[in-house]
Amino acid sequence: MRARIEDVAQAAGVSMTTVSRVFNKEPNVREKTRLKVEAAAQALDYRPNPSARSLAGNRSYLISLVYDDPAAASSYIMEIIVGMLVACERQRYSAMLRPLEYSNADHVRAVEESIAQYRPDGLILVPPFADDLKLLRRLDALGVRYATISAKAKLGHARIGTILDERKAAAEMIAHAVELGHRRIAHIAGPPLHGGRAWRLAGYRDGLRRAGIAYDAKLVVDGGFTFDDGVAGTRQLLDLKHPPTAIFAANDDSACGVMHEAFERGLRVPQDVSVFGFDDTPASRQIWPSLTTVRQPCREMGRIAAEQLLAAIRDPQAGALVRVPYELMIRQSGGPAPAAAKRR
Amino acid sequence: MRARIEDVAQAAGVSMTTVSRVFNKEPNVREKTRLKVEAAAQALDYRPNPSARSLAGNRSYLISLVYDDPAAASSYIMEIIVGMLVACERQRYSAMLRPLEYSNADHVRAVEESIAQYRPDGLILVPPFADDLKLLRRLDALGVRYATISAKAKLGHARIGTILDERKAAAEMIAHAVELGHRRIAHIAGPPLHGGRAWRLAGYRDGLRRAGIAYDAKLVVDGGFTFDDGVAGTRQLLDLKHPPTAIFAANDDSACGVMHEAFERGLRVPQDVSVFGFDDTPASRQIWPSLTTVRQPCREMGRIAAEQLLAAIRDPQAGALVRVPYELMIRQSGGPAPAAAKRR
DNA sequence: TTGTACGCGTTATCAT
DNA sequence: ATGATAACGCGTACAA
Repeated sequence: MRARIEDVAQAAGVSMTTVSRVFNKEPNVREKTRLKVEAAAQALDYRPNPSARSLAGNRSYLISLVYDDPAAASSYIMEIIVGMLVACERQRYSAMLRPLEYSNADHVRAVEESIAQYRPDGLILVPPFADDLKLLRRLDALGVRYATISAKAKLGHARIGTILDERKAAAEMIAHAVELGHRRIAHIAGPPLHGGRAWRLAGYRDGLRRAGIAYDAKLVVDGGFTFDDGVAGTRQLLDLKHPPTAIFAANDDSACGVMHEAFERGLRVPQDVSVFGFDDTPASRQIWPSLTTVRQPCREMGRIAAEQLLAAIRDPQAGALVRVPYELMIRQSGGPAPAAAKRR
Repeated sequence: MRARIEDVAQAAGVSMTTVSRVFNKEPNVREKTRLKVEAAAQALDYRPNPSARSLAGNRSYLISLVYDDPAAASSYIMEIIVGMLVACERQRYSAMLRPLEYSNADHVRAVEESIAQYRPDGLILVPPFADDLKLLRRLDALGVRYATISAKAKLGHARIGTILDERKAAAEMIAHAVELGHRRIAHIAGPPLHGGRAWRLAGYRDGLRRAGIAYDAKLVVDGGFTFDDGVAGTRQLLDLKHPPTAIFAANDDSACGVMHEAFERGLRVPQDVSVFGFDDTPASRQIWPSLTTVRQPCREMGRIAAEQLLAAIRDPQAGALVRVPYELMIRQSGGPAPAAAKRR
């Protein structure tokens, strides 16, 4: 049978309480005592029993990642998970995944249900959950701690998590397109409920304004974050009387759709039309031509969000909203604007 | 405070034991009693405390997915996770993720460490872990239950999990290429340790044999499952005096690399060279031209592996190795062999 | 700084 | 078919 705390206490010649103190890094333990305990624990290969710990401590030592199910297989989520796992491991926490269907009307109940069953000590929310005021308010009311990733909502006593200046990133992307000589730059916007939509759209407009290019509503189409949204948006845009020479998609999946539709029409990228994305998914490096896009440090975002959440769990005063850096990844899908278009 | 089993017992006018029996679907409970208990539980919104359950039951109600970290963001793993979660939820189990670096010499210890810490009731292993005899033997010795996905190894008292006839699938892919008129068909093989490498390579040879095409060692290059492996392999193949007219990559990531390198050289796909993959990742639909490949039902595989594992946990006699179907996804990356090549 | 003793909520054992 | 009670292994008041 496995060593218990009692065995360690006996071997070290101290009480169970002292062993507990050592393992939980509590103060008021003499260095010498601690070393004794650690040696005994090592010798017995002792590991605290997580269930017993939870039961006695009235905590689950568990945090839960809530994300939208259709996006369940996106590399965005996967990277966040990996980062989250890193943070959890370091602090003897576990991570749990809750892919829920956001489109279900009762997704708030689904989250509550999940909390009731598994009793996580905290939640990490990504969009669109991170932007759902009804959900956030409910969590606040329930006293459930949470961290958000890329949330537009400004709710909660202590708003914690990570954020990235998507607006500035988008503006920079447009500046890059302008530098390449583009004037007719279109945007396929993200889904209505994501903060990302508003930020990237605002950044797009910022970029145009700074370049002295008038905003043309015809060049902005509603879209989403999927490949098909990119295809549909591109159809609209390329059917225009004066089609754009560059298309900035709301994210990489959508940008792949843009390229797909462009190719379907026999256009070349970037010679005939330049394409820009957002996210830097693995696919953005693998497609041809490789996609110029904005990198979000998803793994770091997951790790940081978890760290801030765990800090807040330990101490309600702790935890912050951490801004993480983006990076423009200049690849091959963006090229000089076609001469013909320039002359128009 | 939350309702405990005692509260439910009192409300229903029965003992705690009976409530426990009802919740665990044990026999020897009168229908009438069960209904009483269920009504009381419903009224009190009672949820069993997982920690208490684990502690008293000496089980963690937790299964762990072990996979290679570099592949952490692959859609293959993501889909498996989703399937696994579905199975767990249905049986009141939790799922935990263990991305470990297989290339680390002590990955067996890393697995043991993870088991010691979190005490999962079972493991799900994917390649290359599923093929690691040393690991499997160690787990057998420790009495740890596990299910494998796509393992070539035939170990364990009760070998359980899922398997797919990759060899037959690969042969079918080659048959498809032959139908398109290809005779010089190359293969970029998978990484040495994966069962997938051997199966897909064997299927490739089967396919050639059936078409009466002599095996040419020059047309088979060592590779791996990454984009870069595809690029490197394609360089070798296209530098050949008699380059192939079709390239069958070990998987989709690698196939993307093949296409990338072909485009770099100014070749057209599929007019100049046809490309075939394996896995049906999301990217295979998004790239241009879309990739002809073999679909593996990863989500189902994850679900089934978890189900078999849970069955085996409950009853050591239970659990089986379930064969799942593949599907040829004919898309645009495969086309008729170039006339010039045919004449050679 | 260290130790004693109780309680966390459930399952398992053994009666009845 | 149902119930009483002792574990399960740890955290935490409280005492020393």
